[in-house]
Amino acid sequence: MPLKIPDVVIERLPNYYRQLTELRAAGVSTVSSQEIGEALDVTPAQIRKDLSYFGRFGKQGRGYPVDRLTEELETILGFNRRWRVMLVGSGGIARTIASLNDGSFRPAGFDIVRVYDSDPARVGRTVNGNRVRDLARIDADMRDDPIEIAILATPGAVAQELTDALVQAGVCSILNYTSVVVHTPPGVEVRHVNPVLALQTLTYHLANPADPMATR
Amino acid sequence: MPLKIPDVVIERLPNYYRQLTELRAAGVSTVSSQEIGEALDVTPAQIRKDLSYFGRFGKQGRGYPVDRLTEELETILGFNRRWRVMLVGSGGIARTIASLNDGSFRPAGFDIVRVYDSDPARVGRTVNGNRVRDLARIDADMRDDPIEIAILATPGAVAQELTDALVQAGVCSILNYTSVVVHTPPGVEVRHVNPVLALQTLTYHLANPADPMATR
DNA sequence: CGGTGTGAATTACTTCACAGCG
DNA sequence: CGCTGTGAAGTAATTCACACCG
Repeated sequence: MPLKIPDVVIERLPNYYRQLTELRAAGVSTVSSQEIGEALDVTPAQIRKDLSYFGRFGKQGRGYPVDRLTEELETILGFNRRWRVMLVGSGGIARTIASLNDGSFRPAGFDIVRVYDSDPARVGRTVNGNRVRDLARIDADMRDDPIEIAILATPGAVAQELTDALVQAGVCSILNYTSVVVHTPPGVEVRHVNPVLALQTLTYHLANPADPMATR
Repeated sequence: MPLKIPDVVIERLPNYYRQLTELRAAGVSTVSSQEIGEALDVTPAQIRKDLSYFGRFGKQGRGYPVDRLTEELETILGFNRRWRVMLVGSGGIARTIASLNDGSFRPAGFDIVRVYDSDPARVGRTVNGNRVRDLARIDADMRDDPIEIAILATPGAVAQELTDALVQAGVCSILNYTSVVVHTPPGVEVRHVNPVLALQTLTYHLANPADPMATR
């Protein structure tokens, strides 16, 4: 199990998890890779192989016990606890993200508990109930009360320097909402989220219509 | 050139494009794959191979002309025109997305020009300046004035049925903000955007600390 | 039987390495 | 020379196919 697990596998697990919670809510007690696959548009073999990285949770001839597998995934993914998150930035995008705190983040186990900005003019304002703190104070704050996860939602121009400050202060996971690629030392995980990028890959297909009979 | 181009390639192009616009703004006239690669954390060979799917834009010994390449990518990705988008849903997530219209979507070439909801109680309200229309009327609206792209931002429970209605009405690209996987016939492109998913892959690494000396 | 778990085969993607050109 | 464009080599991810077990 301390085998290196491909990132693509990790990215699929939350989907499996969500499907399982739905099945559990519906009172289903056992499910086959076939059935999960149909719901999520993934091949059964892929699901079995993905899960096999973590253990042998299925029963031959029956399938996977929904309860057990749900709990295993909770442990694997860290959903069995809550995660505190800091938001870096207090402008438009940041406020938009902060508004997810009630609707999407909190129910999923994430709590935005601090908001920072590097612009003194913004420090002291309020974003979704959080007083905006001065980013210059992050080192001290992290010593008092560390937070592992930061959401970076600033103008792209300052993204790299703020990332450096975050890493310096000990943040090890960054969700990057800016459109620039930030560089971090090994061990610091960064994920890019950019709704515009997703739209942009759609327009490619619209602008370059139908490679003949797109099979899939 | 009508060769099948891998999706991963398409997903990287918008990044190249953004980097190029920055270089152009900075007055740089020529750039090597090496330099782009350093900025974006991508190997030079990858950039050259990606671009070679679309043509031969570089000059040996010099690199790529920034202006020319920027324009080529604009054409390839469809950034040389504006795209009208409909928003399906008028609840919390939808309002959050609508608020991106001014800050992120519009400057990137996307305009949210219609908002739909299937709940009659919500029809007639206003979301970011758009009157909410009845989704039942979408077929007629599409005949009058077609829109290719829909952003789906509803509760997961109704995502599939609304997708069916969108496809039926002729929408061929869907940006899916719900957490459920929707099924569409071939030829209809769907992209998933889910900020919670991205956070969830981060917690995996936090919950399963450091596979020994993560090299990369 | 029916469905998992998994090596082996296949396919997809990335990187190498070098010929060729400005 | 320096850097692109690209077949060839190498890696990574997916799918196959079947032994095995409840």
